[in-house]
Amino acid sequence: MEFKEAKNKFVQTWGALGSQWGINKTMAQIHALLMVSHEAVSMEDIMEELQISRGNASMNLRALMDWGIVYKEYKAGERREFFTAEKDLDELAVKISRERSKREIKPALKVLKEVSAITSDNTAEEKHFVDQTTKLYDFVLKADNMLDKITEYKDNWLAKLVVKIMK
Amino acid sequence: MEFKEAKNKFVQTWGALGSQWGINKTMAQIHALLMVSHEAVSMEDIMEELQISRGNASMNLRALMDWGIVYKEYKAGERREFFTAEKDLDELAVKISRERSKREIKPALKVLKEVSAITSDNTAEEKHFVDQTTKLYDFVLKADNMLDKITEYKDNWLAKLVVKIMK
DNA sequence: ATAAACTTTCATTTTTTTTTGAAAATTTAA
DNA sequence: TTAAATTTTCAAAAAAAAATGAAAGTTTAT
Repeated sequence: MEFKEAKNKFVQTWGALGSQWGINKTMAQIHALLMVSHEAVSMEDIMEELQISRGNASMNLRALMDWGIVYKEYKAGERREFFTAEKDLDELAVKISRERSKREIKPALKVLKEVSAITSDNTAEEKHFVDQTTKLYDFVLKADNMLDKITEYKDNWLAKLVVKIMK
Repeated sequence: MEFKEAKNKFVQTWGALGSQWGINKTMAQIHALLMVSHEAVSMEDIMEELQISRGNASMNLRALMDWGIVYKEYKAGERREFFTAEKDLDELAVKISRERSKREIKPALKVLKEVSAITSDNTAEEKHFVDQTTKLYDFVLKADNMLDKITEYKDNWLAKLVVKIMK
């Protein structure tokens, strides 16, 4: 396999993986492209490589920057903007975890807390509901706290965690 | 908040959370519904509660069973089938991890291995590509192995892990 | 200030995903 | 068997999500 083919395969695969995890395909593809680019890439070049429109590129770059995993870069004497991806994988994982926690898990926790707090009339049905949603709340809270902890480790948390887990 | 309202809110929220993680909304809703039901539910009742068609219910129940997190149940003297969800949350997490690993992570790993194995002509560009995809392969492999380990713990892995992490 | 270079926005179109529902298949009871 | 009850399948329709592209907005150089 030659370089161009490999690069393309990587970008396509990363895009598909993104879709399966609720991230829009183009967004994941742009991210993939930037991750394997040794230098910052212009919007024009992204459009060209991925065959997408200006609007699409602009919107998804914005989203990636909102996630904190893509940065704008200015080159001296160049008017247009260039983009780079966070290339440190620990840092990338930390940022993705933090965002997903903030955007998705925390709001879900809030709802779980609310619904598990109903004053049940003690029918078997209602008791089971309260019991199950309470357990779910505790579980998700623990998982989310774990993410927070991992986030604090920051450098090389994954390797450290693996060592711990493997004993 | 009363029971019916709480139940509905939970089902809607679980559905929305599913979508954000690449799981079809109805599938997540059916799962939510079964999780908080104290006894097995018929397809008819699922259709009724979620206001969905027979085909939709049938297909998503099948998908949930393929994931191994919903079971069919037969009641004596009853012709139709009833469904229950895996209610143990550790078991649920383990099954979801295993499936996502098998369906999504393992194939992605295979591609990462392939593309990182190109014989580079040692341009800076190609060197960076090989370097980055190799790092990504190692990272994803480690993360995936961690999931495997967690899976082995099976009972109460999350609590144990939290204890470890918190030191 | 003007205008060229470039980016963002958003109504419209396109694509993708999900849902429907009716026909086919299956299962069970008589 | 036959037929009633139930489930599955899948082509077509609907809904949701993503992409386009041109106009509006910004920025920078002169």
